[in-house]
Amino acid sequence: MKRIVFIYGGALAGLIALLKYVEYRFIVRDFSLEFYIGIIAVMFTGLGIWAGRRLTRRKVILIDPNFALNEGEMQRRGISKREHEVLELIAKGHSNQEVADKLYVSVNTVKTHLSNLFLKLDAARRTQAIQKAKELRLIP
Amino acid sequence: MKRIVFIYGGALAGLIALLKYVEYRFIVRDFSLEFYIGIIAVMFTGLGIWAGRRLTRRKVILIDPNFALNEGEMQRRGISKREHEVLELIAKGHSNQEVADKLYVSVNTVKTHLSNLFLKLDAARRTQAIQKAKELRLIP
DNA sequence: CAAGAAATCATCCTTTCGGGTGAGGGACCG
DNA sequence: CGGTCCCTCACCCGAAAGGATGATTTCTTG
Repeated sequence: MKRIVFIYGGALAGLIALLKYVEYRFIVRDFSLEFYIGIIAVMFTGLGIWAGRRLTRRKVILIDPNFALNEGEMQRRGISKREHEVLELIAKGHSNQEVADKLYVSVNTVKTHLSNLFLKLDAARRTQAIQKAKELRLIP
Repeated sequence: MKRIVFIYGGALAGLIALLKYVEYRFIVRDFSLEFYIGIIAVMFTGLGIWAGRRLTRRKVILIDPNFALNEGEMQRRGISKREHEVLELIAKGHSNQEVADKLYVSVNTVKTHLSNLFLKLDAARRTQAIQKAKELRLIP
């Protein structure tokens, strides 16, 4: 993190020094200002891409900001909101009891929701349901 | 993708136009060239970060031809080839018995591999192991 | 208001998972 | 050759998950 700041600052300083150096031929050769601006813009866009990747790299990929729920498939299979909530939680690796605690309901309720989900998703196991739900883009 | 090119080009063109416009007071007020360079650098670094994030954003998670196994994490956690195979099959939603059949071993063997995996992945359940393995890029 | 869908909970029962432990055979390495 | 890993398998036991069924309550919708 700090190194990125240093590299960035260094790049900035180096660039300005470089510009100072070429300022003479800048006048003589009559390169347009726009040309220099363009070079700088491209360089720092590249630097930005690099820095951006470095800064946002280590994040967990599964939390996809681009995830869009497939509402059509939800309705087609008749999956209710509550069932979807349960689905999301078990996909995160929670047990039935943990899901029950998080949703403030009994384990039996969670099991009922899950049973219904298995039917609606043609799944025999929770892992299969998760896999299918991901394919159908019902969960990220 | 194309829109990004347009936005980038537009930003470049707009900036140059802006510079042209302020060129007069640039001379009058005697702002240093370095100051402008700095502004441009910062702006395009930001643009680069934005563009980089947009360009490298992952699209589909499951059908990912770009999946690259995180070998480092494999070795770090001491996960063997056979354990990894089991992990992959489990993630596809198979039961222990099904995995055993596919790998031509007994259920007990699969269970042993799984137990070891749970330790190595700090997981208590198969669903949790799958979730962690995906985060660590051990499975697609 | 009646019908139906959702959500809730329960009980009984079977299957699957997971933890613990032990153990034998094969491969690799110093 | 002995040590270490990996793969294999087995047995036991308790916990979790899953199937089947029935019931109550709330909420929506015709």
